[in-house]
Amino acid sequence: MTEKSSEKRASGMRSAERLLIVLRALNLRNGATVLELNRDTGISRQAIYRILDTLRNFGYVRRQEATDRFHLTHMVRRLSSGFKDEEWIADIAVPILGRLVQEVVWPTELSTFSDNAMYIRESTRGRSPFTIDRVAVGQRLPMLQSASGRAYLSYCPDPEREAIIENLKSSDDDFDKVAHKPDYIERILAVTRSRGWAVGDDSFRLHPKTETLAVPVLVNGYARASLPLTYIASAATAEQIAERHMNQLQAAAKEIADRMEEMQARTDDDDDDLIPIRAAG
Amino acid sequence: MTEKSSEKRASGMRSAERLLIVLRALNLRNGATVLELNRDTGISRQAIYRILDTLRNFGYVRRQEATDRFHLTHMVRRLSSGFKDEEWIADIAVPILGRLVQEVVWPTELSTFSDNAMYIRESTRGRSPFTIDRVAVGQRLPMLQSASGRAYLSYCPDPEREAIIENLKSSDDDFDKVAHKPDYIERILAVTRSRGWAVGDDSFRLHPKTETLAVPVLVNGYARASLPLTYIASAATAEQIAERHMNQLQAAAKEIADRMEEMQARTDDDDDDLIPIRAAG
DNA sequence: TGTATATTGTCCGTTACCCGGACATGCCGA
DNA sequence: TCGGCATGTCCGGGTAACGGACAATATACA
Repeated sequence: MTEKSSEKRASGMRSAERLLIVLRALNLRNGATVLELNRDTGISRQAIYRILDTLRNFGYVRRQEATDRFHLTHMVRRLSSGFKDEEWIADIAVPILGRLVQEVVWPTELSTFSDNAMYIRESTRGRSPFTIDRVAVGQRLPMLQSASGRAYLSYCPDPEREAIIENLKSSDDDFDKVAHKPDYIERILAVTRSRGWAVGDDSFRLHPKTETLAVPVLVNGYARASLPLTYIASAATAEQIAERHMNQLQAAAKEIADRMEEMQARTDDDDDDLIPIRAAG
Repeated sequence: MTEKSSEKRASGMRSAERLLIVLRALNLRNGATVLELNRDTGISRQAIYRILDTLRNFGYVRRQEATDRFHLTHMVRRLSSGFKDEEWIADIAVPILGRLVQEVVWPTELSTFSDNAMYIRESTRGRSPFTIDRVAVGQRLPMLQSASGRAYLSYCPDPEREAIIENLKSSDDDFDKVAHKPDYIERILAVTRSRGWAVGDDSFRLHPKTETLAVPVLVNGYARASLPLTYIASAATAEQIAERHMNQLQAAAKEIADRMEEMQARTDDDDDDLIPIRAAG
C-alpha cells in the first residue's frame, strides 16, 4: 500500500492542484460559500479556507461583503487573457494533425493569417520521417506565393481578401509586389478554387527540394486557417500527392473546422473532459 | 524580527501561489521555455517543471511539439469564464462604494439591468449605521418604479430603452403594467433627466420607512448601471439628501464609469497592480 | 428555556509534500 | 576536446499543508 495500485501517481503538486479545482468550481458557480465549495469539490473545508485566502491575496477572488459569498473578480481574466483567439485554432488542430501524420507520411502544418502574411502555428515536421528541415513554427509565409496564403485568400470573405490585397500593395516585401497585378491574382484564385486546393509557387520555397500544397480550413464557410502539406518534389507530383492524400487532408480540415464551430457555439459553461471537479477519492 | 517588518506575511499556500505566478507569467509571454519562466518569475527551474506538469495534467498548458515551448490551451478560459461582464462593473464598484459610505452615511448600492429588471449587485448596507433591513444583494427592482430602474432607463441608449419597454409590456409582473402608459413613462424620463437623478415611486418600497434616489453610471455616455442611495424618509426629504450628497454620489458614479472605460480600453495585457510576477525575494 | 442541527471559523500536532542542491545529458561554438 | 548553456531528473531534509477537533453563532422546534 505504499502506492495505489491502479491509480497512476500522476506527477503534480497536491495543494496547487486543489487550488485549480476550487478555481474551476468557482467558475461553474460564481458566488459560493465555503461549504458549497466543499461539497462541489470534495475538498475539506479547512483546505477551502486556505485556498480562498491564497486566491484572495492575488486578487482573483473577493468576498462579497453583504452576502459573505466568494466571487471571482475581473482579475481572473489575467489567468487566460494571454491566450489569443488565433491560437485557438492551432490549439485545436494539434491532436488532429497528430493523427493525420500517421495516415499521410508527409509533414503537415497549420497556418493562420496575421500581419499581412500566413504564419505556421503548428507543425508535424519532426514526427514525419520525410522531413528535411526542422522547426518551422513561427515561419512567415507570403500570401501570394505560398500554398497556405493562396488557399486562405481563395476562401476568405471577399471584403477581407480585398483589404489584404490592398495592404500588400504597400508592403516592403518583394514577394508582395505582385499584389499590383490583378490578373495574376485572379488567375491564382480561379485555379485554386477550381481544384479546391492550392500549390506553392516556385519563387517561394522554404527548402529547394520540397513543394507544398494546401487546403483551407473553412469555419462557417470561410477560411480561418490553411492546412499545408509539404513533400519532397522528386518523390511525386502534386497531382499524385493530391490523388493519394487529398481526402485525408480535407477530412482533417473539416474536423478542425467542426471543432471550431462547436467551440464557438457553446459559451463554454458546460464541460465534459479532463478536468476533475471533485478531488480524487 | 520573527516577521518581516514591512512585509506582512499574508497567509497562503506557497506552492499554489507559485503556480498562479507561473500561470500569470505564461499569459504575459505565451510560448515560453522553462528557463524563461525561471527568469521571469524567479522560481527555481525544478519548481517550474513541477508546476508545468501540474498545469499540463489539467490541460491548461501544452507543450508545442516542434518548438518545445509551453503554451496555454483554450482550456484556460475555464479559469475565468465564470466571470460575467455584468459583474465587472459591480466588481469595480466595491472599493468606490466603500469610500462613498464613509462620506455619505446612508447606504448606497450598485444595480445593473438584467432580465427586464434592475438587480442589486453590491451594497454597503451593513457598513452604514442607518440601515434598517439587511442583505439586499440579488434583490430585484422593477424598472419603472424603482429609482435604480428610472435612472437607468433615462440614460441608456434609445434602442435599448425601447426594447426594454416593449418587453415590459408582456411582463407578468404587476409593476410592469404601466409600460402600457407612454405618458407616464415620458413624464418619468423628463423629470429624471431634468434633475439628473431619479427617485423611487411610493408604490414600490423595499422597506416602508425608507426612500431611495439614484444616479446613473454613465459609461461612454450611456447608463450601464445605477447607483441608488437609500435613506430613512423621516430624516430628510429627497431634496435635502440631494443637496447634501449629490456631488459625492455623482463623483462616485463618475469614478466607476472612468474605471470601466479604462478597463475596456486596454486589452488587459499590461498590468500595474497587486499581482506579483516575481516570487518574493 | 433547553436541545438539536447546520454553518462558519480557528487551532495545532503530524506527516506527506514541496524544495532546491547536485548530478546527468545533449547541443553548440571555440 | 573543452567550456558554456540549456534541459531534465533524483533525493534527503525541512516545513508547510492536511484534517481532526473544538468553539461560536444562528435557526428551528418542543
